[in-house]
Amino acid sequence: MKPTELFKALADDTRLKAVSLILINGELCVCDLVTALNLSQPKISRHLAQLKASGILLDRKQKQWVYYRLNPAIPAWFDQVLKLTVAGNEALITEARQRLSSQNCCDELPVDISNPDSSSGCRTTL
Amino acid sequence: MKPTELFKALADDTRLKAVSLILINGELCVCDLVTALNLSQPKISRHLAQLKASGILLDRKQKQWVYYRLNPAIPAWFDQVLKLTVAGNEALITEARQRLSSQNCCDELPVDISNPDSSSGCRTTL
DNA sequence: TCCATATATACGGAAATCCATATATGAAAC
DNA sequence: GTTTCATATATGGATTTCCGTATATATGGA
Repeated sequence: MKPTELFKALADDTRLKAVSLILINGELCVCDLVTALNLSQPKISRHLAQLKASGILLDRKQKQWVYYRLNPAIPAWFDQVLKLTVAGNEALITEARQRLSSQNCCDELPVDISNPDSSSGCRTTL
Repeated sequence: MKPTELFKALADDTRLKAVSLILINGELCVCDLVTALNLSQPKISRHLAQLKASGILLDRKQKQWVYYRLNPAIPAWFDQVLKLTVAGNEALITEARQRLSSQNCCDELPVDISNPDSSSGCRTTL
């Protein structure tokens, strides 16, 4: 994990916003990010793959969805860099956060068994 | 000063090392960096111009030399990012720091009038 | 004025990046 | 099995980045 590679991963609007949202929300699936950032699914997917390749994110497959989270193995200095960046640039993702909270996609929280409608899924732009 | 632009500026080995050395030494001239990083003068000059264009560095001309320093107007969060990055990646510039200290170029400190040889200047790879 | 030094920039070309579009994969639901 | 949905990847092209080399500019000294 060379520092220049880590910075390169943050040197793009889509990737920086995605990482910021994940840092704040803990874990998000691809369709959450498609909704929040209002971008095409392949574009989001490609950037998430890059963030995973750079070692910043990890993914986890559950049911038909793929959830991305921060890799706990990132160096301590970079973890602080991420936190400072998000705190210092809140405006960057205010719109995205609004879209995130208004549309509930993919049952991010543990599935509520009592609600038979909870598996409605999320329609992306397909 | 968009965050992605700032990260893009750090997403290159030459630029990251140059900024790190300047952060540690306060102010360095181009020929100092040519010596320290052991790279061609045009290459150093181009990267310094980029760092200046991105708002990270300021330059100052004195005699025939140009000195680069950190721009005090950078956002507070980014100033902390720089410090964390340098502290977390000391190994990145150990060689460069050795070369810096072994070769004294351009009278970085206020010119010593008492020494008539102090203006010997520094020969680059030209 | 003429020359050497310090720095910047211009000019190709090679490589990397980014994107839209189309398609592949794989799991769920029917 | 077929369809639908979520996600990933391939393809081709436009743009950007990076570099080596050559040259321009400016300053200082002889």
